Amino acid sequence: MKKINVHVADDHKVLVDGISAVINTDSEIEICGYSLTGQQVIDWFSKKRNKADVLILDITMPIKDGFDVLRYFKEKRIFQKVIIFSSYDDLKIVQEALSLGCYGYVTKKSAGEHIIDAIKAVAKGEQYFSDDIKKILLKTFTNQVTSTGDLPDKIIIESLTDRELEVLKYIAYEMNSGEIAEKMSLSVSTIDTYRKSLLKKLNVKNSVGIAMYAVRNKLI
Amino acid sequence: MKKINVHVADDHKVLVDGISAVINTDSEIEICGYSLTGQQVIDWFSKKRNKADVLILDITMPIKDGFDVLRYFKEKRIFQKVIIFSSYDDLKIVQEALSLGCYGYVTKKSAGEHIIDAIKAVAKGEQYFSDDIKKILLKTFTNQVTSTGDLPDKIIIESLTDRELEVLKYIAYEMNSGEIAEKMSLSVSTIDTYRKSLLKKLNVKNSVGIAMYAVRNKLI
DNA sequence: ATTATCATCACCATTTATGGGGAGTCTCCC
DNA sequence: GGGAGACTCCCCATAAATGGTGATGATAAT
Repeated sequence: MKKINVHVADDHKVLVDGISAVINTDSEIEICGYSLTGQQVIDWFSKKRNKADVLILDITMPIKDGFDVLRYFKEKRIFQKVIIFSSYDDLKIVQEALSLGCYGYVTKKSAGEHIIDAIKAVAKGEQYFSDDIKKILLKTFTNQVTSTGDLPDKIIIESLTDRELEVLKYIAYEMNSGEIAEKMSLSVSTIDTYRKSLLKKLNVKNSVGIAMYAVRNKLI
Repeated sequence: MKKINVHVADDHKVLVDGISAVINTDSEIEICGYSLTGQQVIDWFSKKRNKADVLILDITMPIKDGFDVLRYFKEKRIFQKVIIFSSYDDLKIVQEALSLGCYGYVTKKSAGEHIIDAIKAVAKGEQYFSDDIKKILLKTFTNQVTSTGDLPDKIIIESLTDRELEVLKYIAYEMNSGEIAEKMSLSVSTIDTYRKSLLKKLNVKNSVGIAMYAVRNKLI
């Protein structure tokens, strides 16, 4: 079976060595490189022949930090599997890392034994979080998910009429005025009137703005 | 202090009575009505003078179920705070309820004592889930959030060039070709070329489609 | 009864977007 | 040294969206 290739990035060489040692105890995984700065990670991965199944990434590093690296992957559309290995267990940090597309998040304090599990899980395309991070995530979930927007938006949405809502939905479905008119059995003029009304009420610049408003406020 | 008004909807009258009894033991909460079918709930809330801070809603009910009721609120853009009170602890059910905008989810088996807490939390605009639901949600979270799309899309995204990616982003920011051209120091013609290319590659019909693609695939 | 809002449609002018070409430079790879 | 792609720009024509103004009937609220 092909081994899982892992690249380790941490500004403390001792830590890199430590992780490498732990990883090498497992026959299914092998180290294929390491970096001490974010810049080194980016340089390494920018070379076509350099590939790793999983990247263990510290956040705090000199010359480009872990976030910079994640942003680099996102911009270059490299779907690199990354496990953040950090001391931070702050919600904002975790959320930022998640939104930047990391696959796993393991805190240094709760690590050690779990890093192998994390690598194997992430290599399979699953996600992995250490227990303390799980706790934090659940909290986030409980307090935020499906929170239906804030006051200002709520007021705006309530000011939308049924027809406007309908048109908004169809706009977000990529339909043009003609198609919407047919769908709703109305004249194109009428649809255009609703378009204008939506642009005004939602304070956006064009149809894209209407559609984006719809997704942001879960109106579709 | 104003009391929290609660409407209870469950097809088993005994259960309605039971919940009412429990609720009435708390001086901050009072029952303002009940329903035995989903249709009754919709009828009740469609009358302008009928209002409740919190709706306790069963899923299984004759003549329109709990989901129908949630869909009704969503369509009518009524931001009703709803606590689902159900026997189901199935992930799909919970997700569906959440996506339909419920604020809390309490299973019947783990309920009783917690329903008061749930009502108070939800009344404040917070979310509330019973412990068993929390467990299920965390599982979901761990396995699904930030899953970076599926294969087909991944291939398409990788086929996008850097410039196309940039233009896509600006389109999603509601900018028109002229603005994008200025921003990128290019001619409008060039931006239009990228627009056409994006429409083709993403197989969408217009700019709205491009923007929606961007959000769906977390490219912005 | 009067006001207000919604729903519906129209005409106008202008700006943007879309669809189809073509075409030059550049770099990277075989 | 040829080819593929990326990046850049242009022309043309048509379709679509935006902005402004106005108008009618219906319904709901005060």
